[in-house]
Amino acid sequence: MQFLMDWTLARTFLAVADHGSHSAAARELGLTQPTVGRHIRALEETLDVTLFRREAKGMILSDAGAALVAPARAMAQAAAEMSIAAAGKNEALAGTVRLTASIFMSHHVLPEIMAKARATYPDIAIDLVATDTAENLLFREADIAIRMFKPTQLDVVTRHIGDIPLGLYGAKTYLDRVGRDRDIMEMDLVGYDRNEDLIRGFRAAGVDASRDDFMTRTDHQTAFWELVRAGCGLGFAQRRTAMKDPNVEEIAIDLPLPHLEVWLTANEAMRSSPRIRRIWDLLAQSLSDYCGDPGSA
Amino acid sequence: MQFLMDWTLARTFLAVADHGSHSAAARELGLTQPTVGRHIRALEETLDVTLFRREAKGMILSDAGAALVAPARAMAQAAAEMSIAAAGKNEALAGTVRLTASIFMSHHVLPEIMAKARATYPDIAIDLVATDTAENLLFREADIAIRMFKPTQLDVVTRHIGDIPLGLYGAKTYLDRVGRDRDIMEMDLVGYDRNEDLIRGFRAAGVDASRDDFMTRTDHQTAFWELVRAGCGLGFAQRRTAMKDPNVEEIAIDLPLPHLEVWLTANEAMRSSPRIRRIWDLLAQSLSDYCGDPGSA
DNA sequence: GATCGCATATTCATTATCGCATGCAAATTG
DNA sequence: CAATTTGCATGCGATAATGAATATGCGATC
Repeated sequence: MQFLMDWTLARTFLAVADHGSHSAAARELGLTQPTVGRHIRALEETLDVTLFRREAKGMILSDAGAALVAPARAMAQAAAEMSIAAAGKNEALAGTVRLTASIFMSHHVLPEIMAKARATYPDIAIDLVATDTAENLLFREADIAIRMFKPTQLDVVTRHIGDIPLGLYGAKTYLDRVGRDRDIMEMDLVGYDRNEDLIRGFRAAGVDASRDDFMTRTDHQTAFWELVRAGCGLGFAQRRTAMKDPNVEEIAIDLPLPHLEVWLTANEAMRSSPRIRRIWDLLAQSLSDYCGDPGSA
Repeated sequence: MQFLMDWTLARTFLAVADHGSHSAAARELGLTQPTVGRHIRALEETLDVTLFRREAKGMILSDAGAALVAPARAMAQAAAEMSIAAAGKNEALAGTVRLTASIFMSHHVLPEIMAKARATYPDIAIDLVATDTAENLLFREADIAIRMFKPTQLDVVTRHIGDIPLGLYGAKTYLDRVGRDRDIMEMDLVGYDRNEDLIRGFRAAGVDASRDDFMTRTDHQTAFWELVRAGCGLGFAQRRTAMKDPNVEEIAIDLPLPHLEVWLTANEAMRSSPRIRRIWDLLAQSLSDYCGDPGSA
């Protein structure tokens, strides 16, 4: 009487259902395509149901398979809760803290803070996940996330650390070339590609702008800054970071520039973990310091 | 960054938490004790938490481990729902139906019905789980359960098939020995050991009885009947079964004897499985026939 | 106080599983 | 229409997990 299935099979089943093919699921799970295929076949034999229709484009769920997605996802949710509960109950000060932040923050702000953390708590390792796509704290893709917007997920504790002041900057080489006394809209601007934050910001300030006003565009934040430094045009940046760069000058404008909100978030269960709590406190302090008005250059 | 745990480890963790020792969990899961021990150690290393305190009597949960029981149980629940959904979606008429019933029913009533089922549906195999401890349909320990009481679990469909009339019987050899015209309370009675149904039944009928009034006792229903047949004393039995036994005679008494309720139950999801539905219908018909008043011997 | 019972840890041979390489089919692309 | 890409199935060698047997530790019992 072995109707009990291997729970690992459920995990790969969910991955295949979500990603649409054995290969994609294998990449996700860190397995190989033959293994995933064997798992699915084993599950189909155990449950005695056909889970997928094999089509050229990949695997698509059968009716029977579709009915199993919901409970499989519930298993995944419960498994994630187990991990989170375990991490929260882990009283050891040694261990790893997973941190996620935007690419720009990871590049320009966090290294210094992480160095301080390493010096203060030598036994705590820190994983930094630099990504501009929001990771899900509910599934413990990270222990602490630094966000530039108010987090919306439930079950997370959040704290508004402060606001980062922005400024408009241009490379000295660029300003030397085009002159410093021209109207801003006549100068080249570095903008975003798909991200429309900048355009919205201009319009909110009463300036009509469109994507075509930006001659150089990228969505990658650190590359954006390097474009400005290299003299592709003017660009907005965090004042604190820009101030430290001798290659750029701040352009005074009378428009009220928006701020960048800084939020710290973690899963509820994390509050009880001393190690994560300490990194949280250190981040809160350091980022708060960073957020303060840096004054004028 | 592999904080994802092997879901199988959660399964053995739950089994150990529930059963209190590696060995017991191994028996439950169909594994061996060393494997269970390795699983627990692997889980502890993956989550970096101490789950159990090793004591001489077995493993007892640590605080951290206790916090993981709830999500692990949620995983088990979801896994069970997967199995149930799969079984419900299984359109094949061939396959296995798991049936659970009391030991007495399994011994005296069901063989005949199962023979009919086998003849009617040769492609449907039937697993009969004979137990007097109620199995949990929510976890698909069975597809269909025959119960002698109104089921209380949620998410199950139930149907009251009928009532089985009881009678008081004694072996002819016994009655020959002690005579047939004596008061019942002066004769030997076969009773239950821990089960108090009989005593409650007597008291409800206004007859004061205690455990000591039964000189021969067992909780095992088929053994109970064999004791009556062997002449250990009088005992209550289902009339339909007792009538077919030439070794016993019914004892007429003026007490109103209680009936034995017969309920058929299955999981909600099972209704859509043709194979389980057919066995259900066959059981409902056959048991209903069995419940009817058999008349007098 | 020695022994028995029950439970976990350990060792080693065996088995099952996994990953790599390959083959093959279908759809897309030039 | 051929070439390329994408994805599943299969065979085989390597590896990791499993099971049987055994040793060991801790209470309870007589």
